[in-house]
Amino acid sequence: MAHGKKHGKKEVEAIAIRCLKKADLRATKPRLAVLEILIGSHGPFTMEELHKKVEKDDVDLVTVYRCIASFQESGIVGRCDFGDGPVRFEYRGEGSEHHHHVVCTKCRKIQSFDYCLVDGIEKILKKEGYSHISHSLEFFGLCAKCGPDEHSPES
Amino acid sequence: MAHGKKHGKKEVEAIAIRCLKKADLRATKPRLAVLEILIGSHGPFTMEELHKKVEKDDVDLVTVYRCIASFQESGIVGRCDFGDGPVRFEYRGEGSEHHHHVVCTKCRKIQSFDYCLVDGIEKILKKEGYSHISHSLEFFGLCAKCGPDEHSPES
DNA sequence: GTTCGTGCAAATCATTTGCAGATAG
DNA sequence: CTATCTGCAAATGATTTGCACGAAC
Repeated sequence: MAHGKKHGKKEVEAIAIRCLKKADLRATKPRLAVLEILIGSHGPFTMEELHKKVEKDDVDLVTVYRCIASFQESGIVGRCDFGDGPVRFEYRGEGSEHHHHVVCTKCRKIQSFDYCLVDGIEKILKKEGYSHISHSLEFFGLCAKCGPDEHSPES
Repeated sequence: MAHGKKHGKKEVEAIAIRCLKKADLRATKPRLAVLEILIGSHGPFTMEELHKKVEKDDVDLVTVYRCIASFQESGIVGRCDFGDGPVRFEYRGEGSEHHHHVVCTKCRKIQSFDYCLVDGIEKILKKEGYSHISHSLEFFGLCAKCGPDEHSPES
């Protein structure tokens, strides 16, 4: 479920560059390194995990934090908190598919899920053998008072 | 939307004691203090906020952390991460109503929401004047491999 | 009386900030 | 060339742990 289509190395790079350009962010080596991992691999990843994957390119952990912060502001990545350890991030830019996750409360396995209808999903999860199911759903948006302006890039 | 019914002080205390008994937790003064706030007031609250409200009763911040941890294990409280600052917790025991939240991405106002159907909600939010809406939905449960056992107390 | 919970101090882990030098456009 | 990034060091903030004392059942 929710397989990101496999992209070639060149293609991933091209997508990454387009994403950065679209977001008005300079295409630096660290940003490309981090973003290409997010686009090319299954996530979501913690800051540490991302850092592990890019430190061979001499990218500092702090830089990973800053890259992710700028990606978040542009909506290129989304944040996932599974209630254990550190927060995770996953690619949500061009070509990504809207999905959610199921986290096993014991082994912490993370599975992706295409469907997006709460009750329906829980029924499906039960059929798949999940038990003790709960979910968390939060909405974010600009309230009427704060008005529609240059903030978060979704609609 | 999603008003918790107002409870009297005595009633809150009784509910709190029942919750603790049901969860096999000793009814200590700090636990009652924290739990009564969660039951009686609108949340969700951060650890600091809860501590502020109970430090007059000489409850230590560390104890608040430990209370919440035990409440979480018993499903008495649920965890909410709104992506800004620290995580928040809200009462989900006896008498509480299933709901979700809308967080303004600018002023950070938190509103509760009774409805629980993703697309429908976003339409309603738009009618209420929200824009740039996004949401996060995660599921938790025991996967088939981990089997149904004495873990998290939901079904 | 045991077992479980608490306070306090201190450790650990996650995240942010300041600043001088490097680099993309 | 100039504004934007980056690395490194150090600060801050959140959460956890160790241990001896105190309280619930």
